[in-house]
Amino acid sequence: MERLPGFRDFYPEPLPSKDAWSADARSYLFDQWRAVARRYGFREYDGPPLEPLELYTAKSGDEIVGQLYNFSDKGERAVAMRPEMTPTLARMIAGHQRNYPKPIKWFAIPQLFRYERQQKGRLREHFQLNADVFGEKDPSVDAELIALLIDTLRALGLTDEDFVVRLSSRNAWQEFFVQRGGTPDRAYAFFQVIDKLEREQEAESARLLQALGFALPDVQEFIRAATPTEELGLILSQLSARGLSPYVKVDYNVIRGLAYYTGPVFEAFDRRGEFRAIAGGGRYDNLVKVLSGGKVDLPALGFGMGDVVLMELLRARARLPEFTAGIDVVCLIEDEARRPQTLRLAQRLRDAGRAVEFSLTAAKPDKQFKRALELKARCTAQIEPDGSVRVRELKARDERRLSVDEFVQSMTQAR
RNA sequence: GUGACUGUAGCUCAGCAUGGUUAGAGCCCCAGAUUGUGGAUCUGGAUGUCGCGGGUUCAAAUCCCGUCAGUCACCCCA
Repeated sequence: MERLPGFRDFYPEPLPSKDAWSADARSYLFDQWRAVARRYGFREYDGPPLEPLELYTAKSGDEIVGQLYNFSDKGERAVAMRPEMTPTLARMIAGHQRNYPKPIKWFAIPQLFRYERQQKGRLREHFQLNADVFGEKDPSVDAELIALLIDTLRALGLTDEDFVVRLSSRNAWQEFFVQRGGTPDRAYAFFQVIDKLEREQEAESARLLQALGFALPDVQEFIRAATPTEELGLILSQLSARGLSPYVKVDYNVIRGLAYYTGPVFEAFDRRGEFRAIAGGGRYDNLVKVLSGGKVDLPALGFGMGDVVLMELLRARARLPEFTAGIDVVCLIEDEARRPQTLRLAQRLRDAGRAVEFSLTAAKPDKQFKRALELKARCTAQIEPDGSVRVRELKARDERRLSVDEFVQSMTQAR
């Protein structure tokens, strides 16, 4: 039986093949994500992976169904695997925001789905760190959120030589647009052209801009100058005060494809430009109001950081730690007559919180020892004929003899 | 949805152009021996619908068509 296309199996290390996904690395990534989010006072939430199709079609239109992993369930309900967390989150916030003091700072690590042909950095399923803040308009929150994004990547061993956050603002472009006589009906088309500027041929962009009443050199000069708006200036200064300046730069090329962004927007990229965006986000002050049918009006902002691109980057830059089984003690059973005593010892060590392994069947001593080495265990313990324990520290190549009680005691303290 | 390239053992691959005994190697895994203790060495063993289906042929891993899957790019990007 094969996997469904675009889905992944996660194996324990060592990995069976070069392109296999590591369950250990995934746990490591999630642990780091959670740890940093909590340092910033974010609380974890979650929602259903399967939602009514209308949750996504209601505000985005039917055309997105083509990209959704959707189907009819046995109750003939039109359902979709969640492609993003924001609608679910907006529902949760709209329903119960009054129970939480503002600002509400929440994060989640949902598995998200889409129905598309897979390519590099883009599968049919991925995990994403989502961090959002509700109920605060001040740009210092934007700075806080961007700082969280930066620190998350730093916690994974990435430096300012590996990545940069490109900071931009919908407001800056809106101002540019209005100042040059742009009319609201053309705003969307204009943003689309700006969004594609880096990928599209210059001549084509120039043509499209001209049709909208703009000049490409004017747009290029605006991007080149990269003059921060007042709110971007505040965000930059607060990041600077944290010592995070090297990780961020104003870059008006970034505009984000989504229609609902309203203020500062940002994307994190690897410096060498080998990968897709690592993370992206921004302000969406109107979305909660729209999704709640006008009942709740809360300013909001957030970002998403996917595991696929990030893992590719961490692998390419060799920033992932070595993963082992994390075994503390391998009990060696030289003589099967001492297996009961050894089981007793193993049980006591496990009760003390240590990870313990031993051969479940009779095996030659050297084979057991080799297994301990393969497991990269911290030490081996062997019950001797006189009832004492012979302990060998594998790394230090140190050997000592002590009583079972002493050994268990030392392993308890070592925590 | 479109296009290009790829698909042989658990893994990495050879064999395919020019069809021809029983499809190979290394690694991994398992067993035994040896070494008298730091992942060594030796011997043996297991695992293949040659992605799948059809066609051409006396004969297909090899040639042709289709299909599925993978990789990459496009479209799109939450």
